[in-house]
Amino acid sequence: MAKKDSKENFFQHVYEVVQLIPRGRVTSYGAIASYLGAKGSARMVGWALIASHPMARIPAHRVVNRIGMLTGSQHFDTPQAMQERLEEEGVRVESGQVQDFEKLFWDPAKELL
DNA sequence: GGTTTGACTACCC
DNA sequence: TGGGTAGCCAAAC
Repeated sequence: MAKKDSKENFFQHVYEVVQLIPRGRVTSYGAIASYLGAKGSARMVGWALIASHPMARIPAHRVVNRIGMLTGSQHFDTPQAMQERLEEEGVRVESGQVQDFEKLFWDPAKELL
């Protein structure tokens, strides 16, 4: 037994890390993937977030690509829900892109060290 | 069960 | 400098 926990853990870890993102902060798919040891599998993080959508309330809006662009906004109930939610938390977003992304960037590998 | 796609990233030319 | 391609792994068709 215990032969299928790897994948499940990966998804669960994604949800856990995303929920740990502080309010008003953002991170990238690659950062989460790298933190989980799945470096290079950033797509899996995105896939996990899609699966997480109908699941627990995951602040998926705090996860953007490496340049701070809200590429996943189309997957929300409304394309602008992601941006509004971020702005509501104090994150400046313009044209679907996070402003001061470097400052707001939250790296689990460092913050959760 | 092979092919295509996808909320990405990095490398190559 | 920048566009294109490859690598990643899982789900949908």
